[in-house]
Amino acid sequence: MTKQKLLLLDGNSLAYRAFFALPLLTNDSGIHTNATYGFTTMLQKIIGEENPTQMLVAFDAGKTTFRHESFGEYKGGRQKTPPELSEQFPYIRKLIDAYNIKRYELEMYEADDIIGTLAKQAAGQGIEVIVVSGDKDLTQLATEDVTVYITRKGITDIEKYTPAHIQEKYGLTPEQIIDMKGLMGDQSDNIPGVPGVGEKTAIKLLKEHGTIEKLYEAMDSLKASKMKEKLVDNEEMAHLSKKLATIHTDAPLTISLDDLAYSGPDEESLLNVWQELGFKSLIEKSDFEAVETEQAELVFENVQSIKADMLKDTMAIHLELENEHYHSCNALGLALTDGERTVYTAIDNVVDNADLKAWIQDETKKKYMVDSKATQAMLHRLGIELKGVEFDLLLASYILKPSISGDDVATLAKEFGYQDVQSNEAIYGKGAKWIVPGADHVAEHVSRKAVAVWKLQPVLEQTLKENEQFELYKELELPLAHILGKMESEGITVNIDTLRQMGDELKTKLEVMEATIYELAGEKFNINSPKQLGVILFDKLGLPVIKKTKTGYSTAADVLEKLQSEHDIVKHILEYRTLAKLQSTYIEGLIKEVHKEDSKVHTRFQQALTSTGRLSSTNPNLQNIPIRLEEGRKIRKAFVPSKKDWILFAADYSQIELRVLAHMCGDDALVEAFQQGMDIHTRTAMDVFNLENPDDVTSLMRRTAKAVNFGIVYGISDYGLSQSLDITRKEAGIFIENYLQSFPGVKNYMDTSIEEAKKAGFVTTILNRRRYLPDITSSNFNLRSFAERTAMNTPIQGSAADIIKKAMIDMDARLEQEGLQTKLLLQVHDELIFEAPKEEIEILERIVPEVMENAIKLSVPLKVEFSYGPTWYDAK
DNA sequence: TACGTCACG
DNA sequence: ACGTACGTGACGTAA
Repeated sequence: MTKQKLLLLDGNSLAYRAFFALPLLTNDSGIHTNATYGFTTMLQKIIGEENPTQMLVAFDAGKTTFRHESFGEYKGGRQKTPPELSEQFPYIRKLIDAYNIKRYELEMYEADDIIGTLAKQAAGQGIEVIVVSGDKDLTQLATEDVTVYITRKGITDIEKYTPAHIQEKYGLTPEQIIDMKGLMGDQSDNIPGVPGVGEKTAIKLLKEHGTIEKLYEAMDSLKASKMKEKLVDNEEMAHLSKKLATIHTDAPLTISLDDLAYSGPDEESLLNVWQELGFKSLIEKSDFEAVETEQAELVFENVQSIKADMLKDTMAIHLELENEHYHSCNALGLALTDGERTVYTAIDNVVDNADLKAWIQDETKKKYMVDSKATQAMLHRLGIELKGVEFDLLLASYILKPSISGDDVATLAKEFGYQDVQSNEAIYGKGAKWIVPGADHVAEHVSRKAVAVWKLQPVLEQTLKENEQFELYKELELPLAHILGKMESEGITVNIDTLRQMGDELKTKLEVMEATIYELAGEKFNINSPKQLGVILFDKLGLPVIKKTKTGYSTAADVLEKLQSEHDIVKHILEYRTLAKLQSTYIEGLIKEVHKEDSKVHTRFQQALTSTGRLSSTNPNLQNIPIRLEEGRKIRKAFVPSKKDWILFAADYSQIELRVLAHMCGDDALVEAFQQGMDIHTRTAMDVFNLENPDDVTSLMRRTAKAVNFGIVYGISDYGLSQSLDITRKEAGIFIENYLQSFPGVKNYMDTSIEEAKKAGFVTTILNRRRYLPDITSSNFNLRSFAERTAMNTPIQGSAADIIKKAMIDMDARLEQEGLQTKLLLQVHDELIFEAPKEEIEILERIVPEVMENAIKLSVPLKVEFSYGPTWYDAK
């Protein structure tokens, strides 16, 4: 067996050292990271160099120690720990835990004593000991078996104190370090020592007499001097100081050396903490990803053909795709498992296998899988209609842990404690290096995924039931996945010619505007570069700087709007920006997404992404097609029905979020306003401006009230409202105060939401969707405030999302039940877009509002408005 | 790949 | 005093 080596770290001292050695770094979420970063680099270095078999980080516990009993002023007059450092300690503990290093603190004792005690114990057993600290006091522990590392200047630069080194440096033994400190004192610990005795004098005295005790024994023989006087006068202090400086090597520890075994970090957790802290360089440098984790052996068969006898009533199935673009990419293969037998077959053996196809299409054959929507869409392209989805790991994970990012089976599985599946990146590589490995590797990888799904199904369903979220998962998200899959596969037709024509017109306009802008600027530059634009506007033309970004001048629209009167160029730039956006994103970008075969775009609705429960839409994003400005709105003319004599039919909830708020907070005035069908912004204006008559509400008042209502939904702050209305913070504050006084139920809701989040750690929506808010108790103002606003907003936005999802399921059933040809194509958060034959308009006008308004019963009515026309533009 | 910007609800 | 509205995705630039 190799020799054991124990590393003992002084947590507090090293954290302080790191904090003061590095500039005050901040990560994206506003947490300071200089101490955590320094601590980490120090750990990385020392572990790498020393390769310890045992490790421990000791911390000081509490404020008082046994040392205070003998000397009340011990460590008195010390500056309070800076809050920028205090906030980093929880993360340092997290880091240590992720490294799988034992940490320890003991009531009444300091880290020094813990280290001293363990060092002595270990040395007694012949273990090599290394002590690491930023505090030179620890050098007293040095022996032949114990080396003390003290950080110098930075945190990774280290001075190694052996007895020989101490002899060389001071001419003293390690034990004499205590005497030295007894004589000279220690300012940082408020140990007095003997006044007037510094390092030099102390060393001289000790070289002569050995110890403080012997020094005083010999005092009579010393010739009279100022020094002697001081020594005599302060004899008691000298002895006390020595006592205080002595590290105890017999602290009553509740741990033993056996508890300190170190065998390397938990790479997953460590990466997570690094991610959280934003240590990108460390993540990149780490070779964790490449480390082949030991995985249990898997028995599977790579078969030419999946035979009928392999197809059971309930199985996990995994269809492996090349990438996430399942409307256009290839499938690689398919694995099935029933927990006993696992089979894989390449994709070429799937399509023509009638038994397999029938089994997939058989609703009574229950399938467990991950991402049923992607699977359904890909199989649909292969001419197979997936039925009987019983479990979807992606959706179950999303309900249980909405914060998990990514849809890799390995990531999901690990979150729930299952390790025996590799990440896609490990198998295929990523980016330009992506490559399909040999068939056997793919077969095993895909088989492992199927097995992972099989194993995780009972675990996740059980947890969902315990959380009372099973219904949300099984009755809402799972059936919704099927509907979204159909919507995506159906796609929406885009008239490319319309887009091209608009693009041509835009191109001409943009060229003219470009020329005008260059002229006004007096030179050519890249208008699309905020950096170059900033130079022109603020340096060359000398416009006043209203706002800055972290990289330079802000040239955002709200800033430019305020500068319009300063220079003609500004309005041209604003106009240019608007058109350039249309051109690049909505003309060129959209054209790229149109499928040649059917002239349609097939977006992907991300169903397991947002933290509120909303959907998102990608490739292309059809949830942000312009509407507010007429120029942009025209883009919608390119979205048309897929058949002649069909129309697009759009239905949207009116004020759904405020209605949800009214329902949840039960505020009498708000509920009444909706029950009476009042214009809610006008009603709000009456309350905020203390008016009796709706006719007294001016359009400015209504606009203001509308902004206040938005603010309420977002988790109000006076600053936010002042920005959106361009008024002072104080004025905004008065509006908010008036509002909350008029609607006390809302105020109560806001307070209760935050309280609940603090108590339970999460907030919930109407259908029991959760959002966890760990930052709600953070000592960091920014993080905490953000969590508080989220606590107010998420139940509102999330419940609205629940409602429309339920409406989609009901609507799908109703269309089926009525035997209609109408198809649901898009969802845009509070609206549904259908395409329908003209003959069905009349019935849609009746059933769409009915179904949507009754999706979930609230204490206030839901209101749906609709319209239709030959293009999306006309459905207004 | 990060940032600023801007489109939507 | 702190620095912000909530939730998204796509683009071009610049590193």
